Amino acid sequence: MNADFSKPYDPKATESMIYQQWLDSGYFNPDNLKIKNPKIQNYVVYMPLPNVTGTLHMGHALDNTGSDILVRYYRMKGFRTLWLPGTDHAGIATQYKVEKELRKEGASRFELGREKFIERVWKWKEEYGGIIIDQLKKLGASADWSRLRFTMDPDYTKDVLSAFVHYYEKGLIYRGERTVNWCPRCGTSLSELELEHQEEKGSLWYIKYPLIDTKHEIPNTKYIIVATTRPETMLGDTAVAVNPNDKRYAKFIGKTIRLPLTNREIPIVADLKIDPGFGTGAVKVTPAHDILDFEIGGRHKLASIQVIDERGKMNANAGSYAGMKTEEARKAIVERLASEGLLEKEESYVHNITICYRCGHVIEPIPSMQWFLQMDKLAANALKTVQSGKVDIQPENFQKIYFDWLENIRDWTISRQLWWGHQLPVWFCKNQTGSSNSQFLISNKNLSAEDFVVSVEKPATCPICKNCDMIKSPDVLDTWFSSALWPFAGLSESDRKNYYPGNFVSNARDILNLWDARMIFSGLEFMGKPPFQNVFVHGTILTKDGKRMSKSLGTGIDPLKYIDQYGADATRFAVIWQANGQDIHWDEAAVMAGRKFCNKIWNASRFVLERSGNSKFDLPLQTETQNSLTPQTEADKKILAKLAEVKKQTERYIETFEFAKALQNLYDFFWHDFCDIYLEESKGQIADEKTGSSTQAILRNALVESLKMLHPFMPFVTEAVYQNLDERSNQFLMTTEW
RNA sequence: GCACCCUUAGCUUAGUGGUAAAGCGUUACAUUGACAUUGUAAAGACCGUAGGUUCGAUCCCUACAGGGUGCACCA
Repeated sequence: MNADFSKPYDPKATESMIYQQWLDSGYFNPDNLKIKNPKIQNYVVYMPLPNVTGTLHMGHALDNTGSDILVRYYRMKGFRTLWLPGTDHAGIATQYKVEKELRKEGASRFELGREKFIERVWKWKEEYGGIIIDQLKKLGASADWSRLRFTMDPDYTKDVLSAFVHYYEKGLIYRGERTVNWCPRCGTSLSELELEHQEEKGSLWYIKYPLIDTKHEIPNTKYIIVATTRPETMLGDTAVAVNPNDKRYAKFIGKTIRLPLTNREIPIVADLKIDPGFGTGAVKVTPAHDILDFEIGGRHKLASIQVIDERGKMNANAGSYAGMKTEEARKAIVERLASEGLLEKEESYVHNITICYRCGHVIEPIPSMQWFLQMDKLAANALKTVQSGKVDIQPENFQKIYFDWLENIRDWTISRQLWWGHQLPVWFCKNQTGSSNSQFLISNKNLSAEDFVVSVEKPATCPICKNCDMIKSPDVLDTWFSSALWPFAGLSESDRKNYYPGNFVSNARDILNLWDARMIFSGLEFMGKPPFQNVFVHGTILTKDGKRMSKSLGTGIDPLKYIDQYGADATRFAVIWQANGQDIHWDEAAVMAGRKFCNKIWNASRFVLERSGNSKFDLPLQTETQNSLTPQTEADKKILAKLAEVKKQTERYIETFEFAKALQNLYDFFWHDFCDIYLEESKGQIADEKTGSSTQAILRNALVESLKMLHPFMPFVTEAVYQNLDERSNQFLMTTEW
């Protein structure tokens, strides 16, 4: 491109043109890099998969600028550098989005039916799923788009299903009925990492549970009082539990209670999980509607009575309350208890309610047939890999969060009752099960492994009855099950040989366990090696006053606004300038500083070009030329020494992911040491015959070296300048040797 | 509740066992300069509060307060 240096730097006119040149060059693809060193080393970065529903936000800008800095640096260093991009089908998020669209049209997915609905989601994906990729390109991301993958591409899907089969055949996947976290709005189970908590003012009701004491062993006690925030679930109570060490209740253990409203008789059991200090120290146990209670129920062989259905309404077991919403039932039950004199008191109480991370609806634990991945062994491997340092998580304090999760891991609920996603490779026999209704099949507790087969492809003939048309499980896999496979499922067979394992992944802390941990154990399980050496957890970008950026709250800031207005380089500058490891209180002033810096680079380059008599650059600068630079003056010596020092510092900072420090250091050097001091000094030196030509050489050298070092951070302006330094050159700064 | 992190100039943040830097903002002066986005200089911080360790602490320790995050959820 031909630049007009007489005007200020104009990112708008420059960026799209430069980006197109990069794309045309093919150098984002490492297979096209001219690699001289026979002992080539890889540098592979995995892009945190953006959801197809997503549009670029500040978090992406931070992730991807950091990754791009590394990728551009290592590419210039001569590594075979691959940045692997992809998009995630994001099961629940995408389904929710399309459902919302349908609701606006007055329709629902149930009216459409599964097949039509999925078609609709694909259409939606084709239309909007590429938006975020285009936005990443605007940011300057030098990912290898020729390798772009979607988690529901045919090949990827095959790997996902094969992984399921692998785990199943290894005995790590099992089907069972458990009380799981259930979102009544989305109509699906969720894993514990997909939950959020919200503080809510509620009540704690103290309810009298009448004691059955026919033998009159415990005089003066007619009731045990339990405290609960959810009286409506008492209809499903199957025990009252106390702590075995709680002296107040020792004599009650093993006795029986008559459950109010139902007159069902339930036992009093002892369990160490009960906190004697909370409420009255006696707890109602509802295995069907509380996960902890489900575990207590398991230990004491208690029945599980479901009283709330998957839509969050009271079911037939709730007797006269059947059909009511839980809140209605709660109110009615409290009134009834009060009228019967069984309500001891009501206290106001602030507690946390659990909500769905996608739609925000209150989570209802309910018993349900699900598929689980046994986690203990997988978690132990993932733990060991980080403990032994094979994978390094930075900043270090996040290792603790990683360890905590893996050390206290529960089995992973991997099935979801959604329509958008990878359907489980599980095939039910119609004849054996006696049904062709798939909904019936998933909820049927009586099915055993005799009733289905697990296989990637549909068996041509049913291996169970030999003549039925098998039914595929309607469940889909947790989105994170497929994204966990990204470091290898994102690569073709041959790429796996060349590019696995990779090196680096960078993301926000909220997906450390959701994604990073799962990539680590998946990589170990399927490839025998961890997928990368470095996990870098960057800070979260908050508003200036420290609030979470959120679209729904209207507190989000769109990085594209900055890219359009001030350019991608200024935006990247601002993001990295502020990214020191802590959370960032976003200050727009940094974007202005970035824009000014672009212009400074632009103008300093113009100066050097003009004072060098234009087109005197012989790019790329030869090493011999650089070595023969002979300082004549104190200023010469100083700038050359400083340049060498800054280069070393920059390398160190980039290699340790201290991008903010690297950038600030470079900024300081370029603006102050180079422009304010040396450039001013050079004016006199050039005029002097004795120092003229050496000064010009030093200017050229310092400029080119600066452009190289700045390129990973601000790729557009540096590339634009570089290409204008030598008219004869068709070199890319992007692939110039560091 | 447990654990971890943060609290430094008007704002956003660096940083160090020997009283502190940057960007933006403010003030003065200079400059048509490679720079409509410049330079030089100045003002501006008893480095959250209270103790302790130390010859000496903003930096280490303890407690507290405020903000945040992770985990557990207590029913």
